[in-house]
Amino acid sequence: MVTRIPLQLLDCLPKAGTEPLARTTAESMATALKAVADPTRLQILAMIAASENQESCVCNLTEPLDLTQPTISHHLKKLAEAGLISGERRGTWVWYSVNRERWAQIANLFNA
Amino acid sequence: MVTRIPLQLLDCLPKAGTEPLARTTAESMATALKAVADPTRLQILAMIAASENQESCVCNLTEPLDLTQPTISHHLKKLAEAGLISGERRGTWVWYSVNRERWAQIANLFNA
DNA sequence: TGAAAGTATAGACAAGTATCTATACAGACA
DNA sequence: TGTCTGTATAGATACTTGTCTATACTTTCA
Repeated sequence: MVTRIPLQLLDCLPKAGTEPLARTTAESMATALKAVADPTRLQILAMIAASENQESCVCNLTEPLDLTQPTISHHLKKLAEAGLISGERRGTWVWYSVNRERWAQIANLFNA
Repeated sequence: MVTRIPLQLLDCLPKAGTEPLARTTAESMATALKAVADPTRLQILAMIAASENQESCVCNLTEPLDLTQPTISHHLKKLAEAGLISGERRGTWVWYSVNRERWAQIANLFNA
């Protein structure tokens, strides 16, 4: 059992009387959070993490999620733009895997 | 320095060959994340947390954020619906404070 | 080279949302 | 009771976004 302070995002913020959280900082944080604030993308992340070697090609995601291939590609692009996953072409397939460093960064928005 | 596994959201998910993350679960998680995935709401949370007694009335938020009072009320409602804050009427003012238990729940989506 | 399979992009459309103005509601006080 | 202040709600609008179909790009292989 580890005692945590799970409110860094709150606690590290400016104290009373100072400037509010800078808009640019807030926007940067929100952009990262928006990427994961979607049920389909959460499912995609889950499926990648649950796959063999923790990677998946697009074609393995479309059927279980009951979405078209372009829609999956769209979400993968969003996740990649947020730095949460990265794709590597091997032959015809593109294999996507979770970028754990970036994921940890977002987690650190919440936890100290 | 604490060794953490900041990927509960990934690691706790179904393993290869099993069902994907249930849609209802994913939607519930996404709803909570959407509430914080907005720069203005992050600023509001920051300002509440940075205020005296870690609470704030609506009127203290409008001017620093340069938004109208109804817009602030809209965001406060969103945050309240997500359980992240709660308001208490004292006289003419309604004082909003952060619900830290709920916040910790969302943080736990990321950290084990 | 041509065909087939996997993936990405373009464009359209419906649904959601962040913001505003206008207005209603709630409490304090003379 | 009436007025003033603080807050919430209603409705409108512009922007974003999740999804689709159609199509282009990329790689493999016969």
